Amino acid sequence: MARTGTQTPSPDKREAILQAALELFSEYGFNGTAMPLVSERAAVSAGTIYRYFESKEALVNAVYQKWKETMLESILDGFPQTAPFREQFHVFWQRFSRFAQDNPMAFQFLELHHHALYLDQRSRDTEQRGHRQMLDIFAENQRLQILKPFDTELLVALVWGALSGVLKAGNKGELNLSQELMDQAEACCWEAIRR
Amino acid sequence: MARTGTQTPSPDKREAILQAALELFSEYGFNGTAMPLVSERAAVSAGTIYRYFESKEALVNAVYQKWKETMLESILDGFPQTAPFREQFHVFWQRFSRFAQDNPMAFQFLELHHHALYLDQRSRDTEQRGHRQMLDIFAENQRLQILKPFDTELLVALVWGALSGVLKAGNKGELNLSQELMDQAEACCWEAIRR
Amino acid sequence: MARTGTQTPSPDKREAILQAALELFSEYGFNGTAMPLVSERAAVSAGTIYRYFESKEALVNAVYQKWKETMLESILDGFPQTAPFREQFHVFWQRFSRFAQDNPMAFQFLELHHHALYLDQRSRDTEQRGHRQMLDIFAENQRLQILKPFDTELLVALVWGALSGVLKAGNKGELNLSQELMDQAEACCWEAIRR
Amino acid sequence: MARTGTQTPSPDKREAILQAALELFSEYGFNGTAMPLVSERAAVSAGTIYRYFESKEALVNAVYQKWKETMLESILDGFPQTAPFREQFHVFWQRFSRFAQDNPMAFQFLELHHHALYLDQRSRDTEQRGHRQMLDIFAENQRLQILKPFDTELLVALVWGALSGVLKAGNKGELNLSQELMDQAEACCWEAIRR
DNA sequence: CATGAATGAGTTTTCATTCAT
DNA sequence: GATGAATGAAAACTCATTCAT
Repeated sequence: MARTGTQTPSPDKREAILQAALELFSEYGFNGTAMPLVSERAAVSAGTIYRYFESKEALVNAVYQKWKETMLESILDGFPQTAPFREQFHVFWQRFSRFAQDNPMAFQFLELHHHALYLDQRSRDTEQRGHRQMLDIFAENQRLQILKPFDTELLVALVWGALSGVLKAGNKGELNLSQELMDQAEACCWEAIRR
Repeated sequence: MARTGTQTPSPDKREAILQAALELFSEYGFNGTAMPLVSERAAVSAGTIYRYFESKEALVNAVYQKWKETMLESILDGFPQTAPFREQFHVFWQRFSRFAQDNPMAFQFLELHHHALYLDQRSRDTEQRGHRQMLDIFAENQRLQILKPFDTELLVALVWGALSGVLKAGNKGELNLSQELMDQAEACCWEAIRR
Repeated sequence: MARTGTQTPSPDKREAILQAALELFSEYGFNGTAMPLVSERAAVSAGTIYRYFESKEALVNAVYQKWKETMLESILDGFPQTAPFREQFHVFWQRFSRFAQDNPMAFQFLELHHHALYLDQRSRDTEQRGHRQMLDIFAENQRLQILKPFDTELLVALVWGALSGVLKAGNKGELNLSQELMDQAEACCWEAIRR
Repeated sequence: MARTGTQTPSPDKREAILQAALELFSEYGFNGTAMPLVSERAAVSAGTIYRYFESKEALVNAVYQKWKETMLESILDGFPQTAPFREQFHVFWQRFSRFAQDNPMAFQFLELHHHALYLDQRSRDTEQRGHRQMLDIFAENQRLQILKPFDTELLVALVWGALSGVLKAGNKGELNLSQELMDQAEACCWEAIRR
């Protein structure tokens, strides 16, 4: 029987704090968000946050790592490693889009904090890991003469930037991110990088 | 009689403040930058800032408008309105790249503050104006069947996102933004949108 | 049936708390010691302390009274009431020294908290009682023309101060409190007060 | 013309803060004193203290150094270096007593914070310097066979302890520190250490 | 006009104490 | 009785802004 309000540190409370922090940091930024606001939104007292996170910095890093890892997993879990690249590209595009649409605040939070000075080594490593995954796949398919023979970093930057741009436009309401539109966007991007 | 340091506000001081603010806001963000730091970097007293700008918000908006307008001008001044779109695209790509490379802090500042809550109506309008310019040109060339017949906003978002992505990667040092590389990037993006 | 950990408050726990409090208060002072630290050091929960002591103040007073009384007892129990004063002085000196060396933390705690504002009436009374004992013996021996005919409080203050000074220097490591050295110190002090 | 309320950091304000801190720290201790209390007593705002002192620790160290140095000076300035030791001892005793009676709060503050964990190296050095001065003079006069041939630290500890004890008793009101009484105390202490 | 010391409300963080389990 | 998570008032400290000089 699941129990609530027990004596052990409650995962629920930890989650509530992470969720409140995500919402506020993604909207107002790290320095623009006061801790009492976080505690109020999480429906806990100010002091309680510090039972779960050592400091405000520790909190923002926990949020970052949680969502960066969730994003990576939701893209990479069961990724068709051996499929033709065009199909891999489609899967990547679809999953990334889905993640950003299912978790618009997490997507905005990650975009906003990508290279913030208060991210710790672990957060930076998580970020690096995802980046490297993309680089490796792209490089392999350049060797196979499927992708243009330019600097791999360039192709990744183009795709990541284009996709982010589309998703941000969607979040802002400038664009209706229908399946059809995302398919069109994918087609455009594919043209950009394919040999 | 030449007059220096007289009763009237000095444009030099105003510029020094705007420059200091640009440097600090682009690195630490708006809420992460203390006003005394700005005044120190600008080599003026704390009080002096308030003779030129009503508040911290007014200052960040002044920085935003100054650089957004500078960017628009440096792209649009003498823009080849009647040239074929492929050439217009090339000019746009070149000028945008040049601006971002000549003013990396301004580019980073604009990216970081694009949709901040403390931007006022005037800042938003300036932002809108630039966006609309692009939309209009793209829409026109869709009619001419030169660009893909998708949502115009999509094409703009793709190009803007891709270009920003490449320039950010350059700023981060992941990419060496040589002329050759920027030409390759342009080629990729052209493929993405051309019919 | 042997009963451990039953319903009644455990003297062991009470002792553990008093000991932890002694250690921490003597090192960091009253206001410099957090209650959770005390509970951790005593290996009980934070709430448990409050079953044994009403408040932090009640705790520090309990520590004070316990050790002040222990000190008095260890000096006065079986004190040679009828012996010549020189011998009484020797016994006092020996026993005080022994107590301070056997219980360095208690000695430091008592010195540190002697006149703290948070000591209650009972603590002050205990303090007074010890002081009066010394005064009475000293006064009696002034009448007998064994001690100098100065203000009795002066003689007590001199001896108590000198002895404390020596013991503190020992605690700090500036002085090696050998039996020989303590004998020398005693000889000095005797010279100071004897007629 | 002496000017008040000028634009440069005011020595008056700095002094007011040091004085307020001295009063409160000597009565309630370091951890027992809240910064807003200090600012209120000094008649400045909470933030102003931090223009003059980096932190609460920096403040307590400034108070410590100021008064330790003042005490050393008031004892050592024009000290009769070449006079016979008995006279030197008299001068020391007189000046120390005078300092403690003229500055009872400073005396109590110094006694209370002698070996606090938050004292920095500079404070410890100042403390050491005074201690060493006494050791040197005492050692010299042991060589001259004027003082007892015991551990020099012992003699210093005895004298310092005895004198402190008397002065504390005076502060507490247990003893009326008349000139006559201080002379008697000095005579006692001299007996304690002279050969 | 320019200054920068001063302000005090607001920030992050701590901790004595409580109370549901 | 014992626990320790939770509380929230209060602590140390920061900073946008003002104003006497």
